[in-house]
Amino acid sequence: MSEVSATTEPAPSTPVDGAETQRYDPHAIEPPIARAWTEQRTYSLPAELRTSPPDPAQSPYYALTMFPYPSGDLHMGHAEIFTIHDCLVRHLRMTGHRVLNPIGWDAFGLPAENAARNRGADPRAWTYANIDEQRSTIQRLGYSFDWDTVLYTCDPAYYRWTQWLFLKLYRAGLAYRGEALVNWDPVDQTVLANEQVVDGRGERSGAVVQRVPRTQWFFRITDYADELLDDLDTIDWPERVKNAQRAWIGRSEGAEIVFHTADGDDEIVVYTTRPDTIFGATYFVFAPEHPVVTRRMADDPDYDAFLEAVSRRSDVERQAGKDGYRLPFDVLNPFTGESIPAYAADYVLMDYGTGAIMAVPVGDQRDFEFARQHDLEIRVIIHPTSEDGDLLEPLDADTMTEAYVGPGVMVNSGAYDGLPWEEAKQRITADCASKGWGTPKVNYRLRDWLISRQRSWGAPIPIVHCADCGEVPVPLDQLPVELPEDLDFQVQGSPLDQHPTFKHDVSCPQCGSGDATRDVDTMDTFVDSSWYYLRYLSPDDDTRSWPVDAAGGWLPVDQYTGGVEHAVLHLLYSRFVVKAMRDRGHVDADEPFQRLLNQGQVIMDGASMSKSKGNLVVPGEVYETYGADTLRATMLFASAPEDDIDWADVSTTGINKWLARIWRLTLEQINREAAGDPAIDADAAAELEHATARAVVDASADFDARKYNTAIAKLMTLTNAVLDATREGRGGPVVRSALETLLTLLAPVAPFLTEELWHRLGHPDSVHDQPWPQADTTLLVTDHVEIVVQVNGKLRGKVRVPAGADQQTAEAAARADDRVAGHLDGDVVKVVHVPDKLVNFVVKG
RNA sequence: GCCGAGGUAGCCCAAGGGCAGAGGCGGCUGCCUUAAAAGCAGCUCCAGUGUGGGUUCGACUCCCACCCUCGGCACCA
Repeated sequence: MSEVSATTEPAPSTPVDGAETQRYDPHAIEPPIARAWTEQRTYSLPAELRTSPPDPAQSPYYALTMFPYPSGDLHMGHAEIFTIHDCLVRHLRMTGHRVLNPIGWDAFGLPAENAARNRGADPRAWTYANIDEQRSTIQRLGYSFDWDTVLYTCDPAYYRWTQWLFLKLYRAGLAYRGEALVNWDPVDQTVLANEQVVDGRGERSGAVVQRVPRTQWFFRITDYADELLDDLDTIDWPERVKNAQRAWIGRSEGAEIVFHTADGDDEIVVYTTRPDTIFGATYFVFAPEHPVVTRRMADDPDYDAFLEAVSRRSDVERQAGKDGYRLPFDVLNPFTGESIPAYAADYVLMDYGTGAIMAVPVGDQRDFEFARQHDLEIRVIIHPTSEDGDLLEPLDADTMTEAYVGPGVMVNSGAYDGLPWEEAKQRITADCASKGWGTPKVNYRLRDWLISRQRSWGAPIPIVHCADCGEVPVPLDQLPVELPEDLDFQVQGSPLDQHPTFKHDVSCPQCGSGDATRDVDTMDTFVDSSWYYLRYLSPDDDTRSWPVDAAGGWLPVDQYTGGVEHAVLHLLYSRFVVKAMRDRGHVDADEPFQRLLNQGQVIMDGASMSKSKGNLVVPGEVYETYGADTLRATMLFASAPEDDIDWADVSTTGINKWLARIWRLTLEQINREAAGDPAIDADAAAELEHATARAVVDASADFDARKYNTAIAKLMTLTNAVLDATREGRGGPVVRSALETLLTLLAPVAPFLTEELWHRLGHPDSVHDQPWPQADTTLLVTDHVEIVVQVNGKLRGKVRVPAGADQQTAEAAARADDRVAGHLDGDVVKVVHVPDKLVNFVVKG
């Protein structure tokens, strides 16, 4: 303590000793606390709570954040996700929940393989080195994960069960090998799922994707199309994500209608959503690869050339034009009996519908463009109407410039003339059915999930190809099919394929024949991540994939936090896996994630951050300068969780000053208490109590609504109130109480600072174990309120009235105000009174 | 083209029928200091809420149309 001479008046507001004025130094206080949390497993749940069904009495809560891919140290996006997530988790714990908060690594993937090829790195060593770096950053930043749950998808102990999942799906007929036109990425040298192709380019490599026929493994996700669509209504996700999934599934209702070739040799089914327009079908189009066409044209070198040219085109090129090939036969329109020309054109896709269409140029823009280009008949079969059914100008085939897709009544359509198009659609569909010409049909845009990858840093597909038995699943007790340690990444093509023993050193599990090879493809890494939230329940269990009872109790995940870039891919695949596993009795849940929060992006000057743009900020730098609490609070204060953060607009220094102010105010209070300084007076105390109660109510509402930016604003307001109250250098119990409340409310945001100050205030326990503060709402009740007085809706004055005053009282008080009276010259025709809020006089004249 | 989200002060952003301003940044002035930084105190006069209509006693807020910005989807018959 300082040596204050007895003759000197105490100077309460100014600490005189260096020890008491010590500055806020996050680098001194944070690391020891972070170390203790890690070493003592402070935030781990007892394992038995994870492996058995949770007890509802403990308010169990499964909080999940998307596990990181270890391509280097954490970036700002990770820091934002984890900060939001951790704030949520810490707040939940303080409000009485038993929170399961696991972490792991999505550790298979191409970057490791590329590092191996380009730099000779060992993919495993490279991956685990990155994981170590990320883990250390996560711990320094105070994210309160359960370190007992850690899993790595590249660990045989994990991918053994990824292979188990594959085999379960295989046994159920949900995994199959089939030939299809697939997306080939020439840069990454692998096929891609449709979901991984954006604008015709590989999502990862950016290379223009080619469509090539290949035999590959698929998961039959289309079996669940309807349920995946319908159950979107049962989950609490952002509307834009649900819409993205709805669009991706692409359900449409129409009919399949049977056409015949004019020679009567072939029957061809088409799918259409507009059976009502069939009288306008003036030509017919096949996908170039359609089997009827390839069979009939088998000996035609000219067609071969066309097919060859088409197959070389990327999707981007395909969309550019309306090329077609006139086939040497016609097709009969079942309704008109007419013979219409048949074409092959690549605007018709083999893998949607039936791969053939009836073309109605008047009502379909693509058909219209094709008809114009190839000089085909455009037949008007609909007369446009307004939405209300009023007749509009008729269409003119010669002058129209685009297809008509609006409402109308049928014309030139035989018995259906005069019917509104929707009614015609129903009648024609029904008539098709009764005549045996077709059936109603629901179609989806969703395709099966292609999971084969010609890559080697992934989970091997557990299948053996036997010369006699065909494809044979590896028995469950022989899992995992392990990746060899000594893959050579310098070879051309797939290292796994060319490994000296992996492929051939195997016998058929069924017949024992040595004439067998292993499947050399690995699974899409999205398979790894489609079930990891189940594995978190028992990551070390080598007897089962997950505890079934516990999974049914913990799922669905209560809150999932992560980037919106997974709107379709990962989130759709995970939903499929849960539904498929549910139907096999492995988990009692319909959905994996009940509630989803998509955090915004961290950008810089309106653009995404990247090394090449030179605008990259990494969490490590911010940490080095200001510490973890400032980084966290800055992230949370910068914007609402869903909104983007433009790092150019944020002020780490402002937040840092605020935290330093809380530090100083608390140490000053501690000094005053030690010195026995006087307390603030009663009025100031009452005011501060009121401000504290106000902050508890307001901040709690914001925390509940996950609006951490405004919650922090409320905490700043309380900080300012403490500052005001202690200006005279006095403190006392009300100030202490206000500070303790502030620290408790701030704990989820700035876990280190609050913990340190909590201890310094004399509490041996952790601030993070405190119950969430409850406000004394009686402090918020006031006997008088200020109400607004308007005349014709314009503000004319303010008056004080007793709380809860009736209209008569309020009106009288308002009329007594000089400023108001001056505006009440005309007739008052109406008075609007909103209790405790306002009085509005409506004046005429 | 279709579907979302959003346009509020010099800047980032609050307010979701009832006083346009919670919070921050930046700026200015003063105190403290040999000085600077930090800290503290005070000030920030200028927006009427993208544009045009409508509903209402009253609209940033609800409705309609349009403009701009940012995302997502897009030859799916």
